[in-house]
Order: sequence, then structure tokens, then C-alpha cells
Amino acid sequence: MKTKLSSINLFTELQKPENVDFLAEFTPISYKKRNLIYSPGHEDDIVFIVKKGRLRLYLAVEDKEFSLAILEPGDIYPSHTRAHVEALDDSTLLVMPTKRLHSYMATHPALSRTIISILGDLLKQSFSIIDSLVFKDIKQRLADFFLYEAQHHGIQDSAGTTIQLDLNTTQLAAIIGSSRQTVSTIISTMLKDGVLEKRGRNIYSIPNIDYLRSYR
Amino acid sequence: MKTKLSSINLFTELQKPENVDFLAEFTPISYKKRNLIYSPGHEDDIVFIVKKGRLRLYLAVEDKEFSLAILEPGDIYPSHTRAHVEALDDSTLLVMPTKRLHSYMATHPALSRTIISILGDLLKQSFSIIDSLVFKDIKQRLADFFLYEAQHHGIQDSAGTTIQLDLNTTQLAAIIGSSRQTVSTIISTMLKDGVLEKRGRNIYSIPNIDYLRSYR
DNA sequence: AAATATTTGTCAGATAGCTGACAGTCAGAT
DNA sequence: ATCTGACTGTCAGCTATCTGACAAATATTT
Repeated sequence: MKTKLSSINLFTELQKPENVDFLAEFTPISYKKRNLIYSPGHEDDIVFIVKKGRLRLYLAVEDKEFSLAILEPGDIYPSHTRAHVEALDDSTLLVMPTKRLHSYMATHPALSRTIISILGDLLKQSFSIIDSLVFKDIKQRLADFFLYEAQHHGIQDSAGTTIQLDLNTTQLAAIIGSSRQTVSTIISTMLKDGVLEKRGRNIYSIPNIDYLRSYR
Repeated sequence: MKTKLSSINLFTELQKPENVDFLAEFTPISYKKRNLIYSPGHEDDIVFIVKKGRLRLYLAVEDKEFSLAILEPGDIYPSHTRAHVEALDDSTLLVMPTKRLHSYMATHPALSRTIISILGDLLKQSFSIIDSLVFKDIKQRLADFFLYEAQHHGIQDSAGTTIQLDLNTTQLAAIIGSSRQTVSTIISTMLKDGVLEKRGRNIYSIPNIDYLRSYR
């Protein structure tokens, strides 16, 4: 269960000398923490790049939510899907109409390649979400989540790998597709089993990654 | 729950005069019904277009399978995902290394646009699969499936809309993400409730689409 | 420091959907 | 016409997970 969608940074591509004029064409828009940026049904056909902050991409029905990804600086995202986008921190986006992007790509094939790679990545990523929803139980999804976090945001120290989640239990439950209570219970079991150790609120360390990896 | 991934036909694009030479570069490969075409882990980075037949795209773990889509003529698909591909009928694919496609796109921007649209479609489609896995129960997913089939392959007649599924119960269960038994039970209930009528093995008719649409 | 709000852990039902088992039905082969 | 294999329907038992409730712990505001 990854939280980041794509590993390719479009920003880097756009900062190349041949693209800087184009980069200037994007409109920067800032959003305050907790604000809803897009919700499905809106008709703007735009593409945005995250310049600053973290955004949460999620599906929602009534009072249930499922987080698809956390977008970080450098990620691009096309607005036309059925997902909601919310600012987790104060954030700045660089926005452009899809049309304009298309016309620019016509003359800059390198950019289309990057975009195709990113879309391919996103696709791969959604398949892996589907995979985990269909085949894995919540214990495994949670373990996967911790493994992913450890690998991507973990800090190695004497106690093993320490991770700080900027999420409460409800938000974590929305990422792995479960309920707050179930997540809480499973984390308790993991602590009891010694796969995880609590270092503080939202801070956990993993004494032995391999143990967590084989945890069932 | 759709079964088709994308509504854009790349084949049409490639048959335009400016692309026919390129189209000729694809290698046609034929597969017999029931053959496995790709499984994850293979290292070929290729893209294929379905020329003839139907392919099933699915995820599998041990003896469980989940079908992502049925690919039909005109669909393209990049092989590098974690999915398996199987021929449902005797099929012919047009195959090309991703690399070569990329280099061609460099000189033919219209093609990149088409590919980007297709990938966007695929992405949208996977989100809707995720949505239904997370928020809908099996009864609803099954109803959605019948609705989709009715709209895309249904035949209007005096008895309403008649659909013929070329799938057995196990295959249908794999599409909606359930078990054979559960699907069988729910179909029985739907027949009893009159939302569905059985016309023959694998043939059902829907007397009233709106009734099915609001079926809970 | 006290008061209030948010977040967490835990327990006790309720239930959707899975699994295995078995009999009944259908279709094609002989 | 009958045999065989595949597919279908149905039941009973099991289990993972959800929901609601409430107390305990922790943050935040006053």
C-alpha cells in the first residue's frame, strides 16, 4: 500500500532550459490546509503540478472515504477523474488547462514521454491498490503500509527504523480501506507481538523490518 | 462495473494514411483460446493492440483471480503492469517494443495525444473499479455489471433488454470480486424479485431497467 | 491549571460474504 | 440413449470486519 502515486518528477523536466518559458505559463494557486480543491463533477479540464505542500486524493461516498494517494511536490494530476482532492498542508499548485498542455506537447515530444510515463505509473499504482483490496486482509494492508512508510520516510536509528505518520487513526483507516476501530485494534496486536514499538503519538519504530515483512 | 477499459480505438488512429507505414511495423502474434499471453514478472517492455479476439486482463494470487477488464479489438495495453493477460477467444495481437513506440511518437504528436487519452481512460476506469470495491456490496456490483452489459451488449426486444453473457458463474464472480456461490445466490434472489428473468443458460433479460437500476 | 475538544483503545453485538459439501442439471461424446 | 464432465443452486458453519458505545488518554483553549 503505497501512498505516493508516481516516482517521476515532472517538475524536474519542466525546469530544463527548453521548458522554462512554458513553466511560466502555469498559474500558481494556493490553498489553505484542510481545503477541498477539487471534487468530482466539476467541469474544468485542467492539469496541475504540486509545487508546495501535500494533497490527499480520495474517493468518497456519503460519510465513507478511501484515500487513493498523497500527492507531493513534483506530482502532476489531471483533474478529470472522479476523485476528490484536499490540501493536507498549506499548498501551492501550478495549474494549466489540459488543452494548452496538449498543444505544447505537440511541439515538445520529450514532455509527452514524461507524461505517458507518469500516467503509466499511476495506472500501475492503481492496479496495486486493487490488488491489495481484493487479495489482502486488513492486517496485511496495514503491514504493507508500515513497510512502505519505513522505506520512504523512515529514519534509521539505534531502535531500528522510526516512522512518523502525519495522520490520525481515522485517516490511516481511510488509506488502507478499513475502519478506525479495526486499525486501532490491529496496531495494538502488532505492538503486543513486537513487530512495532510506539515512540510517541503517531511515531512508531520497527525493530526488525524482516519480521514485519513476514508478519501475518 | 465495466468490463471494457477504454472507449478510444487506437486502431482507427493508426489506420490514417500518415500512420500506415508505422502500423506495418507491428508484429502480429496469434494465440489460441485459453492461452496465457503475459504474466507479471516478464521483462518484455512491449505494447500491444488487440486485432482480433477478446483478452482477459486479471490479477491473481494463489488460486484466486480478479478480472480487471476484457480487452476487445482496438484496445491497446502496455505489458509492464502486474496483471496477467489471457486469450478468451482465438486472438491476434499487434505487438511493438515500447521503445520503438516512443521514438515514433517523437515525430507524430497526434499519436501521443491518443495514447495519453487512452491511459487517462484506463486510469479513470481503475478508479471506478476501486470505488466499487470499497463502497459497494456484492449485490450492487452485480446489478452494476448487468446494467453495464445491458447498455453495451444488450438487445431490445418485447421482453425488455436481453443479454447473453459469455461467462460462467465462476468467471462472473472473478469480475465483480466475489465467490461463485455468492453470485449464484444473489442471481437467484434477483430472479425471485423479478429484476431479472432467465431466458436460457447465460441468457437473461431485464424487464425493467429502472427497476434494476434502483435495486438494492 | 482547569476546562473543553479531539483522539485513542477496547469491548460486545451484528452481518456480509467466504468455504466446503453435495445434489441436481445440462451439454457433448460415445 | 446413456455416460461423463462441467456447471449450477443451496445449505450450514465460520470468520473478518463493521458499527456503536464508552472510558481513558492526550491536546488545545481559556
